Amino acid sequence: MNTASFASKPDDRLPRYQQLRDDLVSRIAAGEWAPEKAIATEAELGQFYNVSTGTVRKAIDLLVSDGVLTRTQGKGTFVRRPRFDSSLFRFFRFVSRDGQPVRPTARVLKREVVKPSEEIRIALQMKASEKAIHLSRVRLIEGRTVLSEEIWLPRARFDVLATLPLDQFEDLLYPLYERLCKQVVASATEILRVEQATAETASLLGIKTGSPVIVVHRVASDFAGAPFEWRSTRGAADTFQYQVEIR
Amino acid sequence: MNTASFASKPDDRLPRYQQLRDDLVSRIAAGEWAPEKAIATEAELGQFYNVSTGTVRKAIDLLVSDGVLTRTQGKGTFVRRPRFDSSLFRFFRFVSRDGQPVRPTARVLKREVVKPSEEIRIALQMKASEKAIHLSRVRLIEGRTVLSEEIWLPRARFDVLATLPLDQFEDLLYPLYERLCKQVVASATEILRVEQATAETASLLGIKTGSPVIVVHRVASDFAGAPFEWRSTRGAADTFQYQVEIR
DNA sequence: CAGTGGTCTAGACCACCTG
DNA sequence: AGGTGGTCTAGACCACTGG
Repeated sequence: MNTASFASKPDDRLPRYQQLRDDLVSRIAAGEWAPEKAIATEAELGQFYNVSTGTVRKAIDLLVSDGVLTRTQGKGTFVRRPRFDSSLFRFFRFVSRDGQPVRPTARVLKREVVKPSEEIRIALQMKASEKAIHLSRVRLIEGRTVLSEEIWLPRARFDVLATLPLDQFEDLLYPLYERLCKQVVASATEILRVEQATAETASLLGIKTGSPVIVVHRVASDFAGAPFEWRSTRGAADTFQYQVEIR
Repeated sequence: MNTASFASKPDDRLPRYQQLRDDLVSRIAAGEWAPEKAIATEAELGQFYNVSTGTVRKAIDLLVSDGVLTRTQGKGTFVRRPRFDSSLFRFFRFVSRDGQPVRPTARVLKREVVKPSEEIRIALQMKASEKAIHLSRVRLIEGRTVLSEEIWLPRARFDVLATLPLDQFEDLLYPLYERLCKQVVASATEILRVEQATAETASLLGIKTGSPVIVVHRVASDFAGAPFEWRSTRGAADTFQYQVEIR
């Protein structure tokens, strides 16, 4: 394989399809192919890297199973944009009065630019001096608050959001991040825990103090694996359900 | 591909590697290769089914990613036995007084042979007349009850357990199922919810009535996908944590 | 050493999509 | 019709395991 084709020198001890996979990831992270755009065809990649199409397919297979790419027969191979809209439905089941699933609307209650706690600073790999944007918002269904969210963003990447009028924040933040700040969420890690509602959370969510609350901590990262959003979401435990398959 | 090689007639509209995959699953389900025993080599399978080794590899790839098989270079391809021992650690973090992770011991409190509820009967695909074995047991760490479990088994498959002395039940039931009843767990589905402790659960777990409790409902199935164990596990929510990666 | 799975090639033909 | 990914072949050689 022609080493000169690679963005950075690959580790020759790895199989070619792994080296190829890594190079494709770095090209995607560099923005060479935008989300939902087709990447080079398998034949082109095989020629470019001087490997057979079978090897190209194996590299792409890995990225498809990682959720980075999707293939469509006859059309091409595409950079996948994760569908985080529905990510809450992974944990919470929200239905309107008539039983239809609904996506909650959002309202930002507070925004401040402050030094983050040490926990959040480390999770976001921020320098000690760097400030963060802190958003507090609620999510509502038919006027009723169902979720309470705390969001932390490194100021350096999200400067625009430090001054954006609060009423211009949308229900979904990730499209906003992409449009205004050129930040695309590629993956996330979530941790679930159960708490008993504090007086403050209870009054926000309209539940009794001490009743169970699900807390989802999420760290979202870009295609290069660098974390850039820290978020905690709290909701009443009775709207919660999660399903896992084990093998 | 030689159709006569197949246990049941495969669907010719499917790719060969899919047909092959399905036939391997049915041979595993039929017990042709025991758990932790090597299956036929790739070359043998290619000859037997009259396909190339690349196609055999693709079929095996699918089963490996399904968790049914594992491959070891130089040794062979093996039927995988899921490690359910640690399945509780997926949700609950148990540590002993000195901070080491521990596996709780178990004690069966009650056993009865009764007609199951409609919910459980349907989940286990049992006939209306069939009876079930119901076990109530607790799991303990250093003498303290940390989990409370209700287990339902179809009597037909688990007759031996209807009369086994209660003190001969072991901490882990799945090895017992396999040894005494020839039932091997191949996969399971688990659903998590949060409840507030009833007085009974609270006294079992040594927590306050109304404090949050995690409930894990599990349906375990054999290699053929037939469910044969229904189980619910309750534990205090403060021992709970779960982590997910999203892409 | 022989036997296993792991990597890789250089094609072929098929199924699907778009213009 | 031309281009894409999907399936499949019939090998080759390598890396690892065990006797």
